[in-house]
Amino acid sequence: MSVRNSGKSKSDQTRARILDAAAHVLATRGYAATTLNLIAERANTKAGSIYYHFASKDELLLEVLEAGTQTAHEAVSRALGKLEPDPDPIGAIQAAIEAHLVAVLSQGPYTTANIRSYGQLPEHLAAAHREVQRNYGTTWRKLIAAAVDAGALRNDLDQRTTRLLLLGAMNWSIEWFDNESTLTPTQLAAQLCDTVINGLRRPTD
Amino acid sequence: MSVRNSGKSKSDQTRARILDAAAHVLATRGYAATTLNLIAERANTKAGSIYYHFASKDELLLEVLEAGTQTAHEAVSRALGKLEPDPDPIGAIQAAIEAHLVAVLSQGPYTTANIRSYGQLPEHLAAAHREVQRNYGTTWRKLIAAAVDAGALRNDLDQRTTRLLLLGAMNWSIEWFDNESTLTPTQLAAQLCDTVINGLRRPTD
DNA sequence: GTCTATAGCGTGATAGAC
DNA sequence: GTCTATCACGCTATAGAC
Repeated sequence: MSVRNSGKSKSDQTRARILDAAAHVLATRGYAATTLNLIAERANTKAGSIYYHFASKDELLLEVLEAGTQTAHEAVSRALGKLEPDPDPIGAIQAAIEAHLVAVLSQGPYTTANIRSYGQLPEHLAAAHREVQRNYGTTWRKLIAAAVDAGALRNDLDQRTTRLLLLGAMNWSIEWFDNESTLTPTQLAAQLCDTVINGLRRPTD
Repeated sequence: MSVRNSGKSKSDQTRARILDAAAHVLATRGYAATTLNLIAERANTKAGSIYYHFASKDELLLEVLEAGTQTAHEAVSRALGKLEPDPDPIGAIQAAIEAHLVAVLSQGPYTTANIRSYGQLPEHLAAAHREVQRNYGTTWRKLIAAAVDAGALRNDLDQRTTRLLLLGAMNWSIEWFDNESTLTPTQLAAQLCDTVINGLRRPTD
């Protein structure tokens, strides 16, 4: 292999195909019903061949889960990095919501696999995945705390509850959002921000 | 069996035990990994015996799913029925949110099975379950439309999106709500209502 | 009503051919 | 690198004893 080969050996390509296939099967069938035969069929290979690239089924699925969380985390970090220094804390939350929703709704099955199998992972896999998840959660924890501390958001509500309700509203969108429809992830983000920041109540005139 | 025996024959009791066990397994393992052996073990019977009470695995699981949706639907209808005639439309939404959250968080595994397997059902089961689900969705559609029409809620937001974001925030709570903690479902409902109606933004003084 | 036994097939993982 | 063959085991569903 030449030095400049964009790092895509034949092995790397097969590995990537197996990961993509595993993400799809995990998202549509759930952890316990994801089989190596189904993954292999989708990746155009055989179940036995997967063991050349991954030590076990769990190691393969853990890599899928980490990739899903990392995808969302990096998208949010990138969006926040593009803001001016010392940004408006509400604007930062809006940017994070849009980045998370775009990642979840249009970055393929990795994020869906994460969300759908969240509550169904066996303890050893959940434990292995927890650190990556907690890191991402901390990003949101800081965003909300910063906005409250700056006086932009109310300080009379439990911040953990706020964060988890917000993530719930976003994550559940994988179950109803239609990529073919006229509503884009960006528009959905705009309505969610508007709702959660300003509220649904009609202003008294 | 005497006429007055509270309708609980031995057969009915076994049937109920099997349904409870199936709801638990479906919630923790997902549709495709739910096996009759696991259900039978939990219900203190044998896999073969399940076929005396249910025609097939799918028929059993469909009954679990319908029961879950009906539980939430009836809880919300009951809560709305207790309100005065011609109720405040925002108060009606608050009552529905509390009833839905209490049902989802403390009525056992039936609602959890619904939420967790929502996106992983094979098409024939999803289709069979769709009418019950749509009926429940209509309850929420009407609640939101009534509040907008009465001028209590803003009319510049897409109502379908509002409804689905709200249901998402509620449904995802099964993944993080801790029944042992000091936060009760009622308190969670109060914060969700406050957030979604009034918004998180700090009022300008 | 509940059981056991059985049918045919699919499972994760490994060994070894090529 | 990828394949086929194989292991012991678990799956849904049915048949028939009790």
